[in-house]
Amino acid sequence: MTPFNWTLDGTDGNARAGTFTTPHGALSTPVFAPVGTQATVKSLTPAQVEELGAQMVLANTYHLFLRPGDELVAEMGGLHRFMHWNKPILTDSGGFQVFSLTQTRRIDEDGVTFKSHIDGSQKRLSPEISMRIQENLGADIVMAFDECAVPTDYDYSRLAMRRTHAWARRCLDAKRREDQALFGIVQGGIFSDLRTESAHQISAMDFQGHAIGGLSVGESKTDMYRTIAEVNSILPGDKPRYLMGVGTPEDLIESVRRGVDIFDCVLPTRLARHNSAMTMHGRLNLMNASFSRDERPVDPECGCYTCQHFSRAYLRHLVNAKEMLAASLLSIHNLHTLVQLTRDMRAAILDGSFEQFAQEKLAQLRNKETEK
RNA sequence: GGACGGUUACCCAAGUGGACAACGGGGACUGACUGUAAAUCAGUUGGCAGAGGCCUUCGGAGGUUCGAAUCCUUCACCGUCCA
Repeated sequence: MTPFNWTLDGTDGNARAGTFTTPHGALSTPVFAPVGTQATVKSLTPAQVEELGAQMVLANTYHLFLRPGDELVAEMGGLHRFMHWNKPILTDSGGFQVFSLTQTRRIDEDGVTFKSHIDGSQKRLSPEISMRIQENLGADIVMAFDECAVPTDYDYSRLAMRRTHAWARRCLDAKRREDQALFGIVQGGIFSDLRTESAHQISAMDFQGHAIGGLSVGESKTDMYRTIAEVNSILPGDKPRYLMGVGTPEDLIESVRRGVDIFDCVLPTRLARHNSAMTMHGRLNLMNASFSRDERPVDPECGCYTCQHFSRAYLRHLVNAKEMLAASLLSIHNLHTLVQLTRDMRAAILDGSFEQFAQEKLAQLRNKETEK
């Protein structure tokens, strides 16, 4: 019997609240998953990640394949044990690296050859290899190996999309472990006909969840939101929908509103390391001199550990002094902000007030200048 | 009292007649970041002027020169050495 089960707990418009069970526990959606590319959410201990409310973390096939190696992780008892995270883990397939490492990779119909950014050696990834690596890593949710491309070039988007479909079938064929859910990825850039074709193709295959890839990579918000809506109008409702690589509080709200259930993004942790705090009133750059003597917490309405105990003045000092605690405290805060937002959205969906909630929060985010 | 060496923008420090508002580093300030080659990257840092324009700078004063941070005189201060 499959350990994976998707149930809809409630809907409000297109917004959905659901539960997805995995061998390491259930996900209550909408859910935001922090990214821990190299089997660590940068600057945080798993205990901190858990305390801030994260239900799942992401790790990356490409990075762990290069170092320390998927077989080593398997030897060490798998990713959960290796990184001491006992809740669900999702591994990305390496597809995004096809997009981000343009200078150091070569694509062919069978797969992708990378030049390792660590030692320059040649590495190969294909649907079969990605699946094998992901099986060794042992995440609960594994992703099909796709080609994420620049979303505004029609001809190339079509090419990448068709390749993604072919690779999706091969991932399904190559998959062996029953305790891993495989999600297929819809591509097609910002083009309605391509996204429609892709959503139908991917839906027709036997995946346990569906992802929307190739967004938030440079296209306009209008195109992004429109694309999400188009794809979700085609994807079946009886499986979870994962929007890859998103993002900001606004994007989370706009996407849940259009039927997305799962998110991941490096933004909160990266911004934290780059001295920015995400709040429901906009971003704060803690490096700014204006916070030198600001006794308020980053966000007075936030319940995170950081906001409960530290002033903007202290964070500004840590940031200014380049102390690594700054990255940790801001990561806790930023992640908490998104996690809390997804919880609030879930509650709003369940009691039928989602649209009102969304309007209110979006207005608040737009008025960020008034309330910093 | 004498002999050398030094004095450059917030700090350190290059520059020794025109291409210098003055290299570089630090610091400070500002911005960017969306399935992490990102504890990264970019810009600003004499004043004014929202477009390449003007004004005031290189310890002080005076001088040489078409032209000086750069040469000369002198004063001040700092350092080392000799009395």
